[in-house]
Amino acid sequence: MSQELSEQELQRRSSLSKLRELGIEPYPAATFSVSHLAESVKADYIENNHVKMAGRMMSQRIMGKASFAELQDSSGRIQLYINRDELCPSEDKTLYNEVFKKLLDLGDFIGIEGTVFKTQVGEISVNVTSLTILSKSLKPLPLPKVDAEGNTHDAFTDAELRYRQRYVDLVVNPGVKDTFIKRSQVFSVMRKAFDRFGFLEVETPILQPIPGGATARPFVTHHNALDIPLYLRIANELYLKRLIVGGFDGVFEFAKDFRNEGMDRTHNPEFTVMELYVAYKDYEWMMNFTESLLEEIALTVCGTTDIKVGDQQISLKAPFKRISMRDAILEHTGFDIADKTEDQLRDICKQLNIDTTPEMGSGKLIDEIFGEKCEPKYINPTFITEYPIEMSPLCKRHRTNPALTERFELMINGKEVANAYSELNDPIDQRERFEAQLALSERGDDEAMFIDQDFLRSLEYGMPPTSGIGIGMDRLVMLLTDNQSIQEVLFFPQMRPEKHVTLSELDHQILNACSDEPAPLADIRAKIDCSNKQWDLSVKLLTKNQLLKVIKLEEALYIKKA
RNA sequence: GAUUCCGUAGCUCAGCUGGUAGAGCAAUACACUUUUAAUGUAUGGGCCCUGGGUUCGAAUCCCAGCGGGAUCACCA
Repeated sequence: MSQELSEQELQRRSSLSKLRELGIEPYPAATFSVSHLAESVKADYIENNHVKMAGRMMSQRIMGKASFAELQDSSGRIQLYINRDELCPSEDKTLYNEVFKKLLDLGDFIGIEGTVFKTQVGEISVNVTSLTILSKSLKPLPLPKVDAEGNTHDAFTDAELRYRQRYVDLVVNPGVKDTFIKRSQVFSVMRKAFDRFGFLEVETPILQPIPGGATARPFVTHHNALDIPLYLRIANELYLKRLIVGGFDGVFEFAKDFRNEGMDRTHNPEFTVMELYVAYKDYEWMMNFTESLLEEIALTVCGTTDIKVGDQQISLKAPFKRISMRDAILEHTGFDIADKTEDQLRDICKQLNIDTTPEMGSGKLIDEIFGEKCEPKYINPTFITEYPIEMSPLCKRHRTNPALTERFELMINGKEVANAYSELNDPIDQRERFEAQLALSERGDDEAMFIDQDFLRSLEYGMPPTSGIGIGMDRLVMLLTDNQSIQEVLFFPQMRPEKHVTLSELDHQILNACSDEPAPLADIRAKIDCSNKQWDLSVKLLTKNQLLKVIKLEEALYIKKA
């Protein structure tokens, strides 16, 4: 595969071969032992300390016989001072004059050795006595510059390019790295917390014969050997509960789930959920557990429970507010949804200007009212409790009111961050709930649940009272890193594939040999040195992409540019 | 899926009611031994997203397509 190279890329390739001519390997194999990172050198300043560092050269200021450059490693940047006569004490000044000044480009990986000092302006720098090229960069990085007031110029901001080439984004935009470091910290705080409680981290199938545990459109694939359809999981809930049946007291999984639905600022086709199930607990316990967990996460990751999200100031200090769904709707709409029939609820929706469809059951209608009128209002963390039974098919009936369930969702910044139940462990009730879902789906609700017979069988053997929770990790990270878009917290968000025709060297040769006037195909073929197979492949590709046209005139074939 | 905005140099962007392409940074060359958005002088660099149309003439106007952003709908 070859493509047109820009002038800058050609120059870098020529520097590459000049380095080799000087006997310098631009991609050396040997270990380069690093003694210090940029941040640590700056944080613990020791005059004249000898250091060995490695990273990308991100800027270069050449001033004759001395120069400054910036080295960027995984921790940050540090300034290098390169003095010709200190780098090259002997008569041979090639390393400075040729290699450093001419053949090094911004973005190249270099290793240096030198001593730490402060410049006249007070910047901690390394006086370089030894310079090694570790890897040459052949494409120029987009290089933002920061001025004295801290304004960034020419920042690499194009969202498409940033997501498609995250590796460049990470090199060039320091905030991006921080987001992902925090993401990793969130996971690690949670793991440590669960570990303290003795919960077991488990893995359950991603390929499932029945996509259960949630309501969503799944991705389907096919298993050849078994000749059956398999679904990428939309949730792992039913498998984790089987493990509780099996006798584990606490199990959790950081799970990638997959849903074949729309993509936008808050939805990616694959996303990460942490699900936790704890035996002998109820949803009240889970609320207490959740608020202290979130508080701990905020303190560790952000250093405070007061976080800024967009224009909002949010406090993640426990305890969080708790309100039942009925009271929430009463508070924000004035309507009491208790003991209302489906028709009465439909009427309330009408009065509130909420669109409804005939397929919606009462659970869905209440969900609409809440989602429309209440959900966006809960900026500070709030547990919404006591969901109607119709919208919670896996959740235990409320201990005092059988029309409700022992469920809560945690709302932060007007969005759902967690969803938890006292899990339904009555196998007969569970079967009935699945059947009710089936009835809904026959009514036209295409996201009602499938019935997982094996899961029901497991419940029939007996599952202890259990509380479970699912936390949307991507959205949690969005909150904690103040990002508005899920794409900003995923290294490689889903994108439409890049579509481009890449022409090989041979394709170009053939294309160049042809003109706008039809020429005998055999003549062109004779000019090109390649196998018949290669020729055939190239010409097919070129005609398919409408770059060439093959014409049949009387018995002979002619070829021309399209 | 709907609406809307955007696509010009490696990057960030100008380019008016159509007249053959501009800046800053980056690059190249030269000068310069503590600079820091280093500086000074000079130079090179463009399928103006793709394909049609209107026109003597299109980066510019029209249509279609591709890619992306935002909003809405569905969903977490």
